[in-house]
Amino acid sequence: MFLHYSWPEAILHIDGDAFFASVMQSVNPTLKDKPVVTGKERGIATAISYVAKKQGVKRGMTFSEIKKCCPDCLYIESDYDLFSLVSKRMFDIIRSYCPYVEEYSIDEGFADIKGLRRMYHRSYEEIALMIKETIETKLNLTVSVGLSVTKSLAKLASSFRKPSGFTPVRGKHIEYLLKNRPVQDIWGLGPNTAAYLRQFNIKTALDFTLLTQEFVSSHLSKPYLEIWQELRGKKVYELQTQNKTTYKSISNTETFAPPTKSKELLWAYLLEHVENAFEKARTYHYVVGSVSLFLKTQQFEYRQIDIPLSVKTGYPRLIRDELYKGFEKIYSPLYVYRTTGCIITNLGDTSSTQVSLFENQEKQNKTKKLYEVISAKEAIRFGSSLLIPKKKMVAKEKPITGIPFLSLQQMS
DNA sequence: TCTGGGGTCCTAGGACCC
DNA sequence: TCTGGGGTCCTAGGACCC
Repeated sequence: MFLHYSWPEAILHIDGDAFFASVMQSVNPTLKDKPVVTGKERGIATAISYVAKKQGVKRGMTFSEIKKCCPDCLYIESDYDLFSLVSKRMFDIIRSYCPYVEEYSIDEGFADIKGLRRMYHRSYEEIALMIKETIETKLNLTVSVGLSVTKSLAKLASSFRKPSGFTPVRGKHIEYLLKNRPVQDIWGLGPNTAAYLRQFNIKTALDFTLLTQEFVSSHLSKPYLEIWQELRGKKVYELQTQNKTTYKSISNTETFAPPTKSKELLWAYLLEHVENAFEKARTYHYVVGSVSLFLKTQQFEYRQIDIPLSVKTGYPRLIRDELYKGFEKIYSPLYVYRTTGCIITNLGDTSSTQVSLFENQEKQNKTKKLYEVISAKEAIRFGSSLLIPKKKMVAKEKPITGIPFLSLQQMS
């Protein structure tokens, strides 16, 4: 039932082991072989070194919880610039062996090494090991590597042995890979689908893969049929070798402590998120067609409102009043809120901006200029953002220094 | 995993049209 | 004016990923 011709495709999945923690250890040798967690800035474990994992530390644990199971654990602040730099070096190394590389996330990627055996005079297994060892030597950290005939199988394979594992899975070995793996381990199959499948007594990846196509098509949606095919050795997913330059949506959210009822403060946070999201949109030359604001209560209930904009714009100051009306619809003084957020969608090209006949062109231009000027000074904030406690401001931002808030009336 | 922040894709169902 | 069938577009919400 599974493929028997060994390597119709040769796809690598390379996964950094406890990546953030390993990066910190690689630049600071005194941390090597110690229980280390990153996330000190938030007080919650983000990445956990293998020594700490062995002692029972899990993602999301607070430091007081960690102390109980791992008293000598070391807490490190995350350095995202450093993580990005090491990530880039990892992908540069992979690309130096093979041109078809997908940067799936900061710590994982795929490489299509099909056809490279002749060039290197090596088997696929040997090529995979060569890349793995180069990364580990040059970056002073470990990766786990899976080699198989589809992305889904390669990803499952890389998690078979960790850390620093190498797991090649050719056609005839697929069954061994899938046997005894819970369905939740399958990439793209989450807890909801796992619970659904359990009703049919489908518990392992092999159970799932041995289902008939009819069953999968009639009981599950399209992505699951694709996963089913991938696990049977039929390549469905291509590598995405182009780096991300486009977005369907951009979001900016924050959970704050302590939670609050204050309408003014919540509005200030929301404006902050709106500004951040729009700023990112502008750097990618987008104008925004729709803004969603949401509040999350202390009981984890969502209140969300979607606000379609009559004209796409890159400058939120122009739509402040519309946003406030939306905010008032979702805000209730009866709740305490823990999170605010903004998601902007319906993104369009800056060049395609339509200026409505009813919009004041001059006002638009003035706003644009204003943003250009203030943006250059890194202080593009609405006036009410001043309500947000200083320590909560994003690090790169400087305090607002006397730039007066201009209302739309004043500007036009 | 008692819960952070940033994304993507798919589907059902309503609105609208002929 | 009513009824019916069929197509397309859009959106809300769910599920999943790191």
